[in-house]
Parts: sequence; C-alpha cells; structure tokens
Amino acid sequence: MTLKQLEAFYWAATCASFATAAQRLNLSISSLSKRIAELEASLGVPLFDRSGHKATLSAAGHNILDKSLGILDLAADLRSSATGDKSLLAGHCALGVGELAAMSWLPRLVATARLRHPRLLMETSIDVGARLEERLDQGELDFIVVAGRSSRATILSQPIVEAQFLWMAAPSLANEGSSCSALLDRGIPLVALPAQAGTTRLIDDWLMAHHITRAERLTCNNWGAIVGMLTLAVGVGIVPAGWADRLEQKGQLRRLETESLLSPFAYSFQWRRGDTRPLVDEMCALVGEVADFSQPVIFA
Amino acid sequence: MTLKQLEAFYWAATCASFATAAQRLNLSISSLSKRIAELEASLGVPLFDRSGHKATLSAAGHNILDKSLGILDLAADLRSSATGDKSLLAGHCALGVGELAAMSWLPRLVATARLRHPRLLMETSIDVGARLEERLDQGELDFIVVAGRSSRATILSQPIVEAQFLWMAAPSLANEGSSCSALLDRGIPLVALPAQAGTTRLIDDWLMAHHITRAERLTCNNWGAIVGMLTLAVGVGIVPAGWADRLEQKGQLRRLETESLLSPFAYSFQWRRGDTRPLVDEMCALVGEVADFSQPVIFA
DNA sequence: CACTCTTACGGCACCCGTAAGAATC
DNA sequence: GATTCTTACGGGTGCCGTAAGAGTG
Repeated sequence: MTLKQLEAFYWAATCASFATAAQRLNLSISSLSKRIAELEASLGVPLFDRSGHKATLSAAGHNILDKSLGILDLAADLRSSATGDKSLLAGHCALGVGELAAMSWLPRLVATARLRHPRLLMETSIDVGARLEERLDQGELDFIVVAGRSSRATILSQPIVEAQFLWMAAPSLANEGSSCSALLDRGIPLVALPAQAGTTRLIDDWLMAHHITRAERLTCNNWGAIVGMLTLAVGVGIVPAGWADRLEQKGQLRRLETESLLSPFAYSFQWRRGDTRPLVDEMCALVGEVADFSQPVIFA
Repeated sequence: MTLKQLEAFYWAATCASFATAAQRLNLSISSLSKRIAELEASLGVPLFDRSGHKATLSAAGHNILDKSLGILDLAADLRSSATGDKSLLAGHCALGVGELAAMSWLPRLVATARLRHPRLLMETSIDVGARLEERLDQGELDFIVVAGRSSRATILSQPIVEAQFLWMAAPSLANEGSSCSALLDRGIPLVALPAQAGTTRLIDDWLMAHHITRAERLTCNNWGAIVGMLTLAVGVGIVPAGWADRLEQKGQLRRLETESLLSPFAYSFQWRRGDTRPLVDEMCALVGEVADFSQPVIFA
C-alpha cells in the first residue's frame, strides 16, 4: 500500500470516471487503473465493481474512502508543516466561475492566490453555472463560484457575496425616466445570457413578478458582447451596478426606471461534499476577500 | 513522500539507532538511511542532526514525528478495516518477559496470540527486568511484562497481575514449622536472582523489614536452576505460590514460617510512550487474560 | 578501534506511457 | 461504434543489499 495508490483510489472514487481522475493526477488512465489494481491486491479486496459499463465503488471501497482521504490530508499537513511554509498550498487547483466573475474579480483572485501560494498552479474554467456544477460534480473542478446554491446533495454551498443588477438600455432607445416594462411592452428585445445562466433566473423572476410574458429574447453567452449590443441599442438588459455607473458616466447606457429593483443576486462558493482539503478552506476565504462583481478590470 | 519513508523515519526517530530501526523493519541500514535521506529531500528539511556521533532528531523532525505516526496508524487502520479482518493484527511483534513468565504463562500468550492473529509473527526475549526496560527504551522491543512500574518518562506502565511468593527450603534443611529468619540467622544462604531482577527488590524489602542484614547470597539468573538448588538444600529462597504447592506435595520443598508474608508482587505491562499502535492495546489485553505466574507449564 | 551513519555500485523489480484488447451501452 | 476500463510490453527509474568510506568518541 502506497500513498500514490491511495491518492489514485481517492480520485477515482470521487470523480465521474477514471479518465477524469487520471487527468486530475496528471497520469495516464492505464497507470491509474494499475495503481488501483495494486491497491486492491494489497488489501485483498476489490474496491470497485467492474461488472457494469463504468466502475462503481464497492462496499469495501466505501468503507476506506474516508480513511484514505484522512491519510492524504494528514500527509499534506505533514508536508506543509515540515517545510515550515505555514499553510502554503502547493500543487494543482481547478476552479470554475461565470463570465461576469472572469471579467471582474477572477484576475484579482488568481493574482492574490499566486502571491500567497507561489507553488499553487491554478487552472480556471469560465462557463455558465449549470455546466460548472456538472463539471464540479464529475470531479473535474475543485470548486466553483456561481449564482445561488446548488441543489445537489454532493455539492456544498457557502454564500460569498451579493451582486446588484440594474436594467439598462442605450440612450437612443430610452429617454430619461423611461420605464423598463414600457420598453419591453413596446417590443424591444431583451438581451441576456442563455437559459443555463444564473442571471437568467433572476430576470425570469423579475418578469414573472411584473407579469411580463411576451418579451422577445436575444441570447448570447458572452457578457462583453451583451453590453456591446446594449450600447448599440439592440435591446434592453441587465448590468451589474458598478458597471452601470461607469457606462452611464460615459453616456453609453442609461438606467431604466422600474417599479421594483431586481433582487440582490447571491453568489456562492461551491465545493464537493467530503473534500476536506485545506485548499478548499483557503480558497473559499480568498474568494470571499476578492469577490466583487461591481468593478470590471477592463473597460472598453 | 511515501509510506515506506515515513515508516523508516518513525522507527529511526524512536529507536536508539538506525541499526535498531533497520532491524525492526527487516531492512539494511543503508536502505533505511537512504529512505530517510529521500524523505528529507522530499520535504526539503533535514530531519536528523548528523553533527554528532549518532544522528539525533532535529526540530523539524520532532514536529512531524506525531504526524507521521498518525499517518502510519491510519494506514494500518485502513488496511485492517479493508480486509474485514476485524482487529486482526499482522506483521511483527517483539516482546520481552522475565524468566518466571517464560516458564508459566508466556507459552499460553504466544499460543493464544497466534490463534487470534495468525499473521502476527512474535519474537520473544527472556531477560531480567532492568535489561528488558533498557531494550524497550532503545526500541528493540514493542512491549515487556516485568515487575513494578517503570521510572522512565519514555515508558508507560499498566499493572496486569499480582504474584504471591513464598519462602521455601528443602525438608532436609527445615523441619516443619521452621522459621525463615531463623534459617538465615543460622547462616544458611539465600538463593535468588541477580540484583537486576525485580524479585530481588522484593526480597530486599522483606529482609529490611525484618532487620536481616548479613544474609549470604547465591545468585543465579535461571529460575529452574534456583528451584533445583533449593530442592538440593543449597539454601532458602522464594518461589511463586502456585509452584510452592506442587513442590510441597511432591515433598521437594517445605513452606517456611514467617512473621509476615512477602508483599504481593505487581507485574505490569510496559510500552513506549507515543506508541499508539493497536498492537499494543490488543497485546496488553491479551496478557491480562493469560498472565498467571502460579501455574508452571512444565514441572520436572 | 568500535560504532554510527553515508556513499558507490550492480542487479532486480517496479512503474510509467503507448497501444491493443475486452466488455458494456 | 463510442466509451470505459484492463492487459501486454518496452524503457527508464527507483530501491535493495553488499561493500567501502567518513567521521566521532
């Protein structure tokens, strides 16, 4: 029994497939498979049930999963306490955020994390919340920061920050004091992210509350393009409050009147249940420090 | 970092020398040395201070000693819980007992242990208490069962059983009702174990209490020989109560009258502080079950 | 000189990745 | 056929023990 075998087993057991686990370990699938086979031989017990299409954890595998994680955690603890690098993370970290985060605080997060943990390699994925959740569940990502809480039992959520969105449109479309619902009623299209995105739920709630059902939708999976379309008077849409201020100062967009504000939109840090690595705690705290959707890093 | 390296480090750190540790691990000294060097390279910190004649734990080494033991314990726990062999010990176990135990309950202990833990190899050492304590402290033994408690800070003691000793002499030396002190006063020598033995302290206490100072002593480090000498009327001596009955029935020895009985003699299970392996708990319980000095396995 | 630990070295075994195979859906 | 995992195989690396070396008391 070796630490490598336990590590291979842990990732194979918690990821959706051996292929995913192998990728996380920078290992070939065959080597991972052999490591697990060796561990099974060493323990004298099959850890996976290979009868089906994909290998699933056996009862014996379930029994030792927690223990193997405990050993790996202790080993990491020993490593960090030996080097004296107080809580210095090292290795490899895969995270996912929405595009809005990518355009605002994600660069700060990576910069800060690299500063505090120079040995930590970070791999960031930008995608819509639903897909990130899927990838987190499959074990491809260590954590994600997305809108709302996850409904999956395998994913834990920690609220991090709230973002305020505002309805806006180009000055050419909306006079000062123009109402959002009036514009939508006039058939001006709604420019927004696709259905899987968290902000789309926010918009739907608002529309529902205002009994607006027949809004025409233009969807785009890129916030920069959406803001661009708004400035070019393609339609109306929502924009983070901080962005709205800047765009209004430049005269590119105008804030719309609404009967009620959009609800503050809660973003949460999400990670896999059972993942007790210090990495998760540290990154959650770090995200809590830097997460701020209101200030875009780059503004055309 | 590997489990083998941690194991090598743990034993090297807790044994008196690398040589002892290597022996416990069934490993050559050079391999052990290299494993430790590799661990140090992996952690980037010297774990031992090699400036002196013998390698001593460095501060960094002290820091990770507990953690490495924790990892090894968890690994052993995982191993046993995976195989389903509920609390089945395996591997190698070195123990030490006095000769009296060797002649009475030690065979029972080994037999019982082998029955419950077929994969456990046992290596028994018979010696006097002081030397066993020394060897336990040096890491050559896992546990010992000796008279009294240890005074060393590095050794923990758990009282196990009390043994009653009786003064006896050959019928040719002592008439029925003869007094022990009278015989000693008449210059009949005392036949006993050497000074390092626990029972010698018991005798000294008794002599002190009875103000007997000028007893002539014949020492021998073998109980069989001592009993033999007693039966051949070489002198007087003490014998475990159970033995006394048998010897008296056969007419080989006669119980002596005394003003006061020898104090009941407490034997204790002793192990190294910090050794939290299940092996220790299990063997302590096992010894508690079988330890009984009163019935010798073989009687001539 | 006795003792403890480290270094050099030859041999064996282990472990990795590529590539092909087996089994399921 | 696509996906998932396992098995065969060549190459390199790691790890062990023997033997010699270095340093201490």
